[in-house]
Amino acid sequence: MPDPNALPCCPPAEPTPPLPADEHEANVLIARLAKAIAHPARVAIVRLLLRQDGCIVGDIVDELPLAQSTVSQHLKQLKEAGLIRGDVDGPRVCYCVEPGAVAQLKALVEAL
Amino acid sequence: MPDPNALPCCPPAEPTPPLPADEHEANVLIARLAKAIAHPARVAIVRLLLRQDGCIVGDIVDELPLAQSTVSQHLKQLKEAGLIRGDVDGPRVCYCVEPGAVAQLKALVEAL
DNA sequence: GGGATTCATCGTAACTCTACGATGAATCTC
DNA sequence: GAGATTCATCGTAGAGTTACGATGAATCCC
Repeated sequence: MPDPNALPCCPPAEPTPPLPADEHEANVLIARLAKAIAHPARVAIVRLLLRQDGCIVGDIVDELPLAQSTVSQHLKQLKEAGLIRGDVDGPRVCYCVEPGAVAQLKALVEAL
Repeated sequence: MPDPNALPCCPPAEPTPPLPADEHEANVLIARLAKAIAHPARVAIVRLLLRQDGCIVGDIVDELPLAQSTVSQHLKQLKEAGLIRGDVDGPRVCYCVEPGAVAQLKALVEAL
């Protein structure tokens, strides 16, 4: 039975996505993922989400020296890159990392 | 005695630089390195340099579907991020990766 | 020296990023 | 329902990115 206290995101853990065989495809993918963490605030967000396994937007805003709208924009970029997901929980949104995407990033950088 | 056929760059291999202890410093550093590879062309350049252990600009230009001036700009960005270095060899410039910076990038991403 | 080669830099155009405040949609609480 | 809370989106300003051709500096070859 599922934990009723769990945050409403960060689901079961999906299968790790495969790395592209084609080198150019790999270059495009690694560039996209690297771009997602090419700003200190977004790195901080990813770390925060990894630490607490999911997080409400308000808490993220409190941790960063940025306006709420700016944080929301960074979250959007991370989401569009596939690094995080956001699940709506009533008036709140719970963000969490996509473990597969992080694993992909690590594997691609390691394979450089 | 040094190999007389060696390209005039990619020197002895420097000591691996330490990772920042402060988390914010680490975030800034990883963001800077990630930004350097946040474009497919720059990823391709880094791969090329890693493969052949140093490379003349002309050869890089030949490998990429970009104008010479554009490639030069990408090289500049990589150099400013500390990921590569360029040694002048007469009218040519020999670029090669900074192994320490690549190691730093891998370690920082792995430690996410 | 004269001409060719090699690469960086300049100038420019279109686009993207980063930041903010203001507004708006959705939901909760009373 | 009324008001408060939470977050995304819009509008905007300034800075940065990406691309190109043109120009320029340094070097090599004859």
